[in-house]
Amino acid sequence: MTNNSIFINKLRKIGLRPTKQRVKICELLFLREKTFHFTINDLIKKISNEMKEKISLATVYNTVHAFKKKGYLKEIAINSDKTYYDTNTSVHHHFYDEDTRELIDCDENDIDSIILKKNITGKKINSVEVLIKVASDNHNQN
Amino acid sequence: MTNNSIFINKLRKIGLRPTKQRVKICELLFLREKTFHFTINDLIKKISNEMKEKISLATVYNTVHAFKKKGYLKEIAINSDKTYYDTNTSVHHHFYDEDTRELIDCDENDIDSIILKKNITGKKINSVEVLIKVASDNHNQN
DNA sequence: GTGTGTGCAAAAGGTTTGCAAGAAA
DNA sequence: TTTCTTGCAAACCTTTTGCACACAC
Repeated sequence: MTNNSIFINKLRKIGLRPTKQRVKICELLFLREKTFHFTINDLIKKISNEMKEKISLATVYNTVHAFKKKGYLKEIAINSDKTYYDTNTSVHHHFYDEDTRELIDCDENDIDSIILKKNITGKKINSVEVLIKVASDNHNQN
Repeated sequence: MTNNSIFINKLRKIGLRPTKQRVKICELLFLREKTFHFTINDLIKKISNEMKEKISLATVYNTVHAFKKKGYLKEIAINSDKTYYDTNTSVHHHFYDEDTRELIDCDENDIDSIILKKNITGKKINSVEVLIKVASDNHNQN
């Protein structure tokens, strides 16, 4: 069974038609050892550089939104001009390198689990995210 | 001593000319009991609704950036299309209500302090932020 | 007077949308 | 053939920028 057919089955199973574009994006995102952090722009560049393909902006946005909705991608909270996504959808935290604008996974052993003692009345907790912003020592942080 | 003259002195002290616009924005932001969370758009609306004034978009952005640079405002990391600011510049965390798109301060007793066991080599930690996303129980989270 | 700040409008950058053409079921 | 998806361009929204005029010192 090829990688493609695995993705084709998965897509069908979650109710998304396995189009050529979606399968390509799956290959790019999920055929990797390490967690992948990316912006839409990163993804478009990778599609053209690594796969020598061209998938339209609208389709890439559509696909990423669909994958996020289905729980295969996680959106990371950063106050950046761009939206960052993560292929690791488990509960985990991040370092954000302000010099390189890169996200780095925080190992679960690097940080104690967050214990909340109170919640907002009538609300359900959807996520708890920790973001540790770092920069080189000589970085002028404005 | 009026509130205005306090702000005028403060502004001068930190090296910002106390213009009419900056003093107005100070009144709006810092003459309040509670922490204030806002987007630029919120601020502009408040200026026109509560103060019956009009300060240009560019000036509001300039002022907010200047205050942030001087440490009087804090930028909050949320994956929203807008940037959120907080008049509470101390280390503290937030609930983000996905229904109302509002930020709520997390009391320091509501959450244990985060203990980091590891850092990225050669980098300095600039901030550690926790964001707890909440929504009403029947909210369809997409 | 000199340097800084303001305001307007234009530009920029990321994201969304409408719609016609194309592909999957 | 019906429904979903793609791709393009235009629209949208927030934020930034350039520049002339005004204000603070």
